[in-house]
Amino acid sequence: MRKTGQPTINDVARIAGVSKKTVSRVINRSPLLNEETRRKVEEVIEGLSYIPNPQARALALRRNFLIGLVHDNPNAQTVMNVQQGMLEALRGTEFEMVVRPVDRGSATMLDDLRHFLERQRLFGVLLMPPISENDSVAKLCADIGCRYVRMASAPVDKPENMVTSNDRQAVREATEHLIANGHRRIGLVAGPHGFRSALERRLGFEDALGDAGIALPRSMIADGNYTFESGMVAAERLLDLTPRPTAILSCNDEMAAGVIHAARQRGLDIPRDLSIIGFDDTPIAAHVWPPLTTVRWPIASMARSAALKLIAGIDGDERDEGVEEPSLFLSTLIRRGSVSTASN
Amino acid sequence: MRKTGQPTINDVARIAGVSKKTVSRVINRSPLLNEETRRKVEEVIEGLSYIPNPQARALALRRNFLIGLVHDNPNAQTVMNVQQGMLEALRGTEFEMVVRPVDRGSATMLDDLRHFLERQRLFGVLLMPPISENDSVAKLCADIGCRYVRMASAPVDKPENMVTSNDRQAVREATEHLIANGHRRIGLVAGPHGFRSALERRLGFEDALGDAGIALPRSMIADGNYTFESGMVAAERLLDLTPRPTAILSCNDEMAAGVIHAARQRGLDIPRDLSIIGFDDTPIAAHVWPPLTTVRWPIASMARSAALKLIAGIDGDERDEGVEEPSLFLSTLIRRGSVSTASN
DNA sequence: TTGTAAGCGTTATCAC
DNA sequence: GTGATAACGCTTACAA
Repeated sequence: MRKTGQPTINDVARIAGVSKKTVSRVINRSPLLNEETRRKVEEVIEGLSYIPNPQARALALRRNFLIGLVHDNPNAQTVMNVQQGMLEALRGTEFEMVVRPVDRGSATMLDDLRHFLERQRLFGVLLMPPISENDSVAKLCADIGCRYVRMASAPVDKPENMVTSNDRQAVREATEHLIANGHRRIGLVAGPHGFRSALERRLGFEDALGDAGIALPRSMIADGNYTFESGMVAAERLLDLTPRPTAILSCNDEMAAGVIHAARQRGLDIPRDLSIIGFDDTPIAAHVWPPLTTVRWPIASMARSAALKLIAGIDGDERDEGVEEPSLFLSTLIRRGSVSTASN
Repeated sequence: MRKTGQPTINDVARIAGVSKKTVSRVINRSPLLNEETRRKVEEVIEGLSYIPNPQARALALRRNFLIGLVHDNPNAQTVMNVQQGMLEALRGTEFEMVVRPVDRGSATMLDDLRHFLERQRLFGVLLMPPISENDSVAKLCADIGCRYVRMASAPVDKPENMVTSNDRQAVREATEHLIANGHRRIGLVAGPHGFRSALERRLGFEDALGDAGIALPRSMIADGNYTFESGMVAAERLLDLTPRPTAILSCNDEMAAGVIHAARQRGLDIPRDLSIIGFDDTPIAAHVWPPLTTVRWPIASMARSAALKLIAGIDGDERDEGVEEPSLFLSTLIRRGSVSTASN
């Protein structure tokens, strides 16, 4: 008799013998509700396997049950890890994930994003690095009244809007590992300017060298942009130095793979002639030869936590109520085969 | 004075001095409309920069302006390429992409998917391989009345619901390339059972060997599951053979990288001691050493085309009207450094 | 604690 | 061609 197979709130109300508002109260877990009424309605809901229509809710609430993933990250694996983490958090909830890549360079990026957010009336968005480091984007969200959580390598916002990793400390420790292995001439393949992660990682590198009293000539830092190719190019430069560095720390795995590539082209043996450390611990790290010693960046967990933060206290399930989602995620060194003792 | 900043259809109607239904007609490009009325309304729309509220439309039309990407593909790069292709097609339209990973193994997969599709009332879904090869999923979509397009390695549905690649022919040609280079003992790292792509690629391999009159002992085919690790394991098996194959064709790049890894561990030089061909042409192919000769699979273009097919004739923009989206996408051999003449 | 009436911003029906 | 009026399925006042 329904045109569409789905039962509506009216069906539930009619069968339960209450008003639709009461059903609505049950759905929304209104506290002022007779326990018996609630049970009765819940039974009918169960029996009908009724599910509130998200479109109608969205219209009435002026808010969609959609979580946006806004990103401009070039690394496929990283984006996928984030999506996976988000979806894990969203599983079993009424929320869905809609993906929105943006072009950091575009002049209309902010306007595009505003239109997107306003039109779709997203419940909230998760901002991935590096776009998450853009304060105007966060401000835009705030202005529009769209919840947001930023994933970044340093606290760039209020804790409730942040999920952070300790890149600086992690790279410091990775560098110390190199130093402990006798390396003194250590090159850095840095990340792109304007990326907070790149800055933090470079600072960690400098921290460690500074503490060890090792001078760091500017020539030992080569710029990259997180791509394989840029890693190759940076490595060329570093390996042209005399004396050559005995170790290279790369600010991500992609570039580290490029470093390996470049080193191999010169007939260098890794790790005998050159030790290498990466960052991220994407699958590529385990798959290159030799397997890459790298820093594991818990990006999926960060995304999961960020998504939970976004929907905290909203989800019908009370399991998370009051539980503060952790905001700081620790990266740790994964030792594999690309580091050995300095031979000279 | 609006509570929310956005102008509504009522504002447009009032200012244009027409009824909201007329505005609605303009929006939906109703053919029976006085040209002058239309122009007038369009001016007001322009002036107000009015945008129809998707939530309200979704409720009234019982259909959301969301395109789903349903996938269970383990390869991050492939999924990202598909997302990128889809989004390219959706850019500038009113559609958004919502991503839905499914678990092929799960007993409740079909039910979960049904609930998802029914609740969200998606406009349509794009089915990625390998889940796209599952006929029950397609049938589910059809039953629910949800448009769908399947991406697959063979025509498994009506043309309007398909976007196809010619994997069989492409692998045949790749194998012929090996044969032309003097290889006779060629191993195959096959894809997982139940994947149509795996079947098609294996068939192409067999076609080529058969045509060349080369016998194919069962031992020359090793099973993999499209992961790096499975490629390594399969290569171990193949390289244990006596005499050893002089070439290995791997049904995707990930596994080919695993083959390279395994070969290197045995001290084999590639391509001198072993020629290798992959499939996909993901970035990994260009980044391994030596750069991998592989078959380029135009997955992003396929996804773009699939998405266009999904929204064909709906998008306000007429540019696509009547233009049949191509359904067959040709894969081609990319020659890089992992193949050389057979030495023995 | 529960119900009634009035939206939310569109589209569909059916007159005019 | 165009416009009242009633959906669409839910929520928020405001009563009771």
